[in-house]
Amino acid sequence: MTPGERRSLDDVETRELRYFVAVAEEAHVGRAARRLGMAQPPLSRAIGQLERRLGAELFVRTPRGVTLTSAGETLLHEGRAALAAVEAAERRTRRAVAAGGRATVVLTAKAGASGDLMAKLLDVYAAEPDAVDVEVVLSPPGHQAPMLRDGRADVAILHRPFDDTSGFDADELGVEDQVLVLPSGHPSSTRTSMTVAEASSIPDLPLPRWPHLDGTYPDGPGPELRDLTQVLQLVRLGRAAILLPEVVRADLRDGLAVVPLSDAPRVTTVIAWPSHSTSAGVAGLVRTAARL
Amino acid sequence: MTPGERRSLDDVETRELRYFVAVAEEAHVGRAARRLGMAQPPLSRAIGQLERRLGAELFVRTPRGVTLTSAGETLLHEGRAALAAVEAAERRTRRAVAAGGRATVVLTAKAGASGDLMAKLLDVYAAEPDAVDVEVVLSPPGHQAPMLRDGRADVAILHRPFDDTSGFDADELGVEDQVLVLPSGHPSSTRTSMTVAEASSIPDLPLPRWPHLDGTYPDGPGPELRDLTQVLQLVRLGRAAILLPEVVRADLRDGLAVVPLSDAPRVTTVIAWPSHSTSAGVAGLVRTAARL
DNA sequence: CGGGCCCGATACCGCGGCGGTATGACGCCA
DNA sequence: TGGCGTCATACCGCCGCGGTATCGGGCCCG
Repeated sequence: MTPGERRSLDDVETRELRYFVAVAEEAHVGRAARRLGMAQPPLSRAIGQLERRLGAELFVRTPRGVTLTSAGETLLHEGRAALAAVEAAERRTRRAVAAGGRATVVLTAKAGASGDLMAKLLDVYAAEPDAVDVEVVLSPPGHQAPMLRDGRADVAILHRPFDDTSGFDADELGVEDQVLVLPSGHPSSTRTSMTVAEASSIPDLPLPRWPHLDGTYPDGPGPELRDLTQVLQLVRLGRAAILLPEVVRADLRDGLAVVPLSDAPRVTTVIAWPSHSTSAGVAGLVRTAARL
Repeated sequence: MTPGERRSLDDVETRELRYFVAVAEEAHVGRAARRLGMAQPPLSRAIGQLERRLGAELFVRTPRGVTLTSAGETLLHEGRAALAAVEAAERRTRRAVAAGGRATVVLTAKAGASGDLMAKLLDVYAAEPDAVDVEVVLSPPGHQAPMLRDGRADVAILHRPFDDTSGFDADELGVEDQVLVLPSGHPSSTRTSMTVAEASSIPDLPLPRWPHLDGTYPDGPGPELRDLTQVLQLVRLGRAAILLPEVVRADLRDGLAVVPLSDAPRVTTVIAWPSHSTSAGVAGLVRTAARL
């Protein structure tokens, strides 16, 4: 092969995918370029090359920016998954060496949830003969699945139906009903049962809003909150009510009452891991969890 | 940003992953370089750069070639998955445009299996009001899951426990027992039941060997075969016996007999798709399949 | 209806990194 | 100890990336 000769050009590089995703998300080449820390023309050119290489129009150019074609929608969806997989490879390799040859596993869970379960799991697992180090990462609701996908974590405690476990293997750890938590003095607090519709429409007790994955909040009444302790404090102050799995009963202090809900979906706690995982640590944790 | 300034260097490019995987698979830099169609030194350098970037020793250099470290094992595993995801993005985008904006879906199944089921599925689905074009790709046993992973197919008919469905979403389509197919004149052909152990040890009727995914054959007695018709012909000739799901009864012609097996694992036919799929065609096919 | 504005696309340039060849360092074996 | 086979290093040439300057073309507004 002479120096001038190059490889066949139809393999997509991750750089190109990152550029494409940025442009797709911004719907604007200039803004995407700023976000990427580069000038606009090379980005335009890179997108053009990608389009020629794939033989696809990915964007329609409009006077206000760009919008995705249907092929572009496909590439955005698949490309994000591919980038997450590349990042996962990178991160898990870095972690493998950081552990200095000794195996390690990163477990992630919703902050403030399943506390007892986690404590017990970690205790029992640590007593196993072949246990490896477990790093626990607590993060906001909904962040566990992405972390599993991009390699920041190896195994997660998730809660169906709130978390999406598709694409992972998962074992069920338990199922529980949800209850409404409200201030103990409130007139509704003496009821023995309630529907979700009723719970949502208690006039002076709005259900708080939780942030979406991107950090924005859904529209509607009720306070905006990020944290379980915050919520419970607000409930105690008589400013809100909230639906929670019934384990919280154990953590409740004075000033809070609980009403069972007749029609709320049951919550399943699961332990989930990437289905291609080969980590002995993950396998051990899962085995331990199944015995709890 | 001045011209000389470059992006942060810690994102791994797919080219580097391909190089790494080639070296890991060959366990030899020179051979890998030949396979990649390039010279050995730049490949050595690329691997060195990747190692420095990840802060990991990926290979130990030996006088006979290279072998993977444990960090290298991790990267090989994760990197293959990442490369498959990138290829999937590329292929599905190309297919999206090849269809000229009209949606299409690629269905793959084992050649020669589930014929009736597939025919019925395609017929019923084609009658749906919002049906899209379905391209059927028949391929050797075990190739369906990789095709789903790297984007050559969008949905597959698989058979548990033979196929690994982990990482996919799947709906069960049916469960059936396995039977032993043997020449009709054979002494054992009059038995009403048999165990797998008995079936494997009929002296003059060895069970044929099927190729592994890489095309090699397991060790042992019995003929090497790739194709169901081949097998059945061989059975009819009195040279082999074979375990098959009992639907094959329908396809059997003269000269073949069937004995139920008491302890063979039941075979579950499933329809499977990548869990992040958003294709309307896949959804429609799955919905149709569930109603069969 | 023409001028300014805001898009993305094109033209052109400089340099860094990739891939090339030649050669070195080093363990193994005869 | 010389030869072989391995990977690493040294050095070079060119392509492609990213840079700046500019163009083409809708859109809005006076």
